[in-house]
Amino acid sequence: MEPSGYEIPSPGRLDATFAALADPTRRAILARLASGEASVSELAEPFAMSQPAISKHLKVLERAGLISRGRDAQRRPRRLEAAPLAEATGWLERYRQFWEENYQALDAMLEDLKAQEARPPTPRKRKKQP
Amino acid sequence: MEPSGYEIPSPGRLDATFAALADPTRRAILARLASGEASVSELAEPFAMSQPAISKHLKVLERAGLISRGRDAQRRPRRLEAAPLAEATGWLERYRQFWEENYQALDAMLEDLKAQEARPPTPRKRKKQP
DNA sequence: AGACTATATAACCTGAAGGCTATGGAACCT
DNA sequence: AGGTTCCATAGCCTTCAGGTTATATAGTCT
Repeated sequence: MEPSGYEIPSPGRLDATFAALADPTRRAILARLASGEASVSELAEPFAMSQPAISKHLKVLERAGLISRGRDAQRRPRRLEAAPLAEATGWLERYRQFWEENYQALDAMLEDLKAQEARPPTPRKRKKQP
Repeated sequence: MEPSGYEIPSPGRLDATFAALADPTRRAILARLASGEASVSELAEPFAMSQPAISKHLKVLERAGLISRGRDAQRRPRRLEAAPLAEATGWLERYRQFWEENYQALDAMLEDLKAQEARPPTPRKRKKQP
């Protein structure tokens, strides 16, 4: 069996995935790869950075499982492997409800504000919990 | 206006967010905070780590905008601020198509993730003795 | 005032991240 | 064979991340 690329998610892989995504160069590389395979030099071209630096970034992405290496003559084209992105998304999904609630709360707050603009001001007091 | 700590999303904030999420201790802290406010000592309790280490982690999370600090007597309870998580999710959304086509195993994967991240992280590497 | 609790800060250490230059090695083209 | 292109690796340097212990600060309770 070939690189269908599925690996059992380990806690360490989430670490590696998020760490890989923490660098803007690497995120840009992934964005580029989202529109298709690309060779190392193609990937390096947009950046004001040496080729070995790009190779290092690619190694980070590869060790996180986010990309894989093909071969085409001297080229070693990289391809996007999205499984770790799925895991990261999965982790974040647990919070989606949370911030969606928050935005609902924000909406409600704005509603209240709007409503109160038309009304006599209510003096506020900050209170403590018993 | 001071509350809610909302900041305009900048590229640098994505850096900070993903970097913050790259540490299992910090992810566990966020998971804990998802079920409500908690004091520093409460947050520190599950980990085999000194209190200052936790404070450092909290500072990282705070600078990424992922948590905010309240006050209750001597306590400085932390609260989850999910806006950066929304931004991170937003970034990842662009890749959803890449993995959604492929897998029905996704559900199982997410199940596993949920189970694994529910526990406190495995203790960090202990290299050498002084 | 003085003790106790909760958290923050300082100083330090180790290792790794991310950049560089220089070099190596494979595959292609005359 | 010899030159060229594409990429990887090695060695070096500097900065930062994540931990430690020790100490400082702030609020609470006698």
